[in-house]
Amino acid sequence: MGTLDTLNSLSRKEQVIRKAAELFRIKGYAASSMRDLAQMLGIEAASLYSHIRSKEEILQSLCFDMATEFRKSLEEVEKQNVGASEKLKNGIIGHIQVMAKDLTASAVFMNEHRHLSAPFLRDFLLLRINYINRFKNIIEEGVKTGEFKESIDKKLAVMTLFSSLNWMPQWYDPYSHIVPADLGKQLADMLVNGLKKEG
Amino acid sequence: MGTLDTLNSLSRKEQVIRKAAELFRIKGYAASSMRDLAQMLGIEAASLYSHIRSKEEILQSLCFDMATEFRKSLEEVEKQNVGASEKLKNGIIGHIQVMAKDLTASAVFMNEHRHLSAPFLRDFLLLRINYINRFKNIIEEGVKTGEFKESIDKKLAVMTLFSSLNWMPQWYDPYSHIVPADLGKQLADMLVNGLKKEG
DNA sequence: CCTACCGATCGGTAGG
DNA sequence: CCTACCGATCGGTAGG
Repeated sequence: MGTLDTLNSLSRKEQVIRKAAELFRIKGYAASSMRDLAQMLGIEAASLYSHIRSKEEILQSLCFDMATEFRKSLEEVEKQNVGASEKLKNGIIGHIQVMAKDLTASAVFMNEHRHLSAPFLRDFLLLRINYINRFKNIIEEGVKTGEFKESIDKKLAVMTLFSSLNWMPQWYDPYSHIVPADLGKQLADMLVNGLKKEG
Repeated sequence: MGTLDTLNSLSRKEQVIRKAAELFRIKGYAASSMRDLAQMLGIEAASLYSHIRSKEEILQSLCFDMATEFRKSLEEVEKQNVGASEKLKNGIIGHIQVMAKDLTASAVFMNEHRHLSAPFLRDFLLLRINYINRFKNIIEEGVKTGEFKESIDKKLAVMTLFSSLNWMPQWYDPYSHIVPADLGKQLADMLVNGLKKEG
């Protein structure tokens, strides 16, 4: 019974967080009220605080859980003993698959993390810069081994990559015929080979 | 005197809007209060309403003024009698130059437009889809003439392009050595030719 | 999970 | 551009 209560309580907390993600995605964190969220769940605003400590705690869960998934995905790719363009491709596919598993949380992760308060915002940004740098390392590796052009601007390349990746939740249609892995492949191909014929 | 009053009044309104853009960029529109804005200008919150009608009117100015600049830039490029990859490159350079002229307003345009109310939000989104479609036409033209691969996903290509373009205000350092036109050239080159050597 | 409620803050107006 | 102020709404707590 104690166990069941705990399980139910956890599960209800998850429900609250998932509904909150939908709300934050549509209206933005700052414009979303706890009364909005309560209404979506069919309860009173005050009742939310049985499950969560504060509005920001929800945002923290969403942002750091996604960050963990991204990190795990990249660590798998880094272990692979393949060339830089293959590694970059797999990193891109992994990132897109993590996003596709929860497009709503991904959009919140991207657009609302700035509303984290200290020290969470700082921690979050450190995780992000670390992640970006690890992709930059893959690109630099590719330049060293001669797979990629020496003339490319590595900062520009990695920023372009992340811009493309991170906006995907805003336009990707989960009901379209294209699966996340294929989307990742195409995106990687476009970035590596370009639009031009005979690339 | 009447003329001078009007000029001063216009200029003060511009100051209010520019300060508001800075505030909205940092805190987001919803989390920015009129009292914050007033403090930045050294006046009382109520005094703002001598210059603007409402908080949202400021957002409308920022979003639609930027949209106009983007449209004008693209219209110039469309007149050019050049190939698709050259036209795409010039469109990218133009877009980046418009953003670079006012990075603050560009960031607000990108991240805060969703807080526009009806019917402004709808009008804004229509302008945006039109702009995107005109870039898509350039890409389709390039596929037809054989400049670009037939295998590319045009929607993905144009979305990747806009993701890259629109995130530029978030990481571009206006005090860096790289000028906007060169940044545009490099971005266009990366997209058209890719990262791979012998592209 | 609810009722009842709190202090703080919001965008905006009246009147000068 | 200011003082004085309004009704609405905010995140959150007490106590059950």
